[in-house]
Amino acid sequence: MEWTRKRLTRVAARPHPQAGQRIPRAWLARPAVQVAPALLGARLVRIEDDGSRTSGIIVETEAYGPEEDLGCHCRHGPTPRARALYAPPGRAYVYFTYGMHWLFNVVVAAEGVPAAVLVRALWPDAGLARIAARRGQRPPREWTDGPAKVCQALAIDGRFHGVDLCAAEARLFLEFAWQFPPETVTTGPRVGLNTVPEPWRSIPWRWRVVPPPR
DNA sequence: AGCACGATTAACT
DNA sequence: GTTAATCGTGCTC
Repeated sequence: MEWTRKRLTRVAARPHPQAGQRIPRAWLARPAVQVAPALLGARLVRIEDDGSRTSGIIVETEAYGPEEDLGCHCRHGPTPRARALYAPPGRAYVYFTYGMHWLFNVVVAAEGVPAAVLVRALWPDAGLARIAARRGQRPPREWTDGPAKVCQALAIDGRFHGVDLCAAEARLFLEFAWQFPPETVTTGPRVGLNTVPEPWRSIPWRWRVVPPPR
């Protein structure tokens, strides 16, 4: 996509040494605070029913977990919903919120350790006609600039909850693609944790790629 | 059984 | 800046 290509140039993104290779499970077997920033520049790929690809470059993430993180769904232990957070790394944690939106996470850290990375934004990469159709008549910059918008654009819903993103036959997976210079990555508090106690409400566990001012 | 609230978005004023 | 939409989740009674 032209818009994405320009943005990649503007932030001086460099091809990842393993660009095009699937992200292995072992790479995800680390704490969420390590995996979340490392996932910036990775490609999230959805294989459609007709075999075509819809994808985007991850440009915003948040870290959740482990147990002591009162901003994480694991705060009440392995409840029916949160049990997926305790799964082996590489599974999808997809949940429904506000009565209408799906949010997509990658389960990380060792099995039994509740942790995940929320994918909050992408730069559209492939399958643009499908993304445009799913996101309506909106400017491209608003296609995938929020966690529920990402799920709309790639048609990710509860059917993907718990699936193994590292399986060879996966219809949803991650691959290495780009690397962003550190000065283009900003951090800040996680979004939307309005009733979460400190320090969890303000801890800077959100990472975002921001083009420099001209 | 009832309740408060949510890792949000789009459409308002 | 404010607010409706809309229902699953987990807590309290």
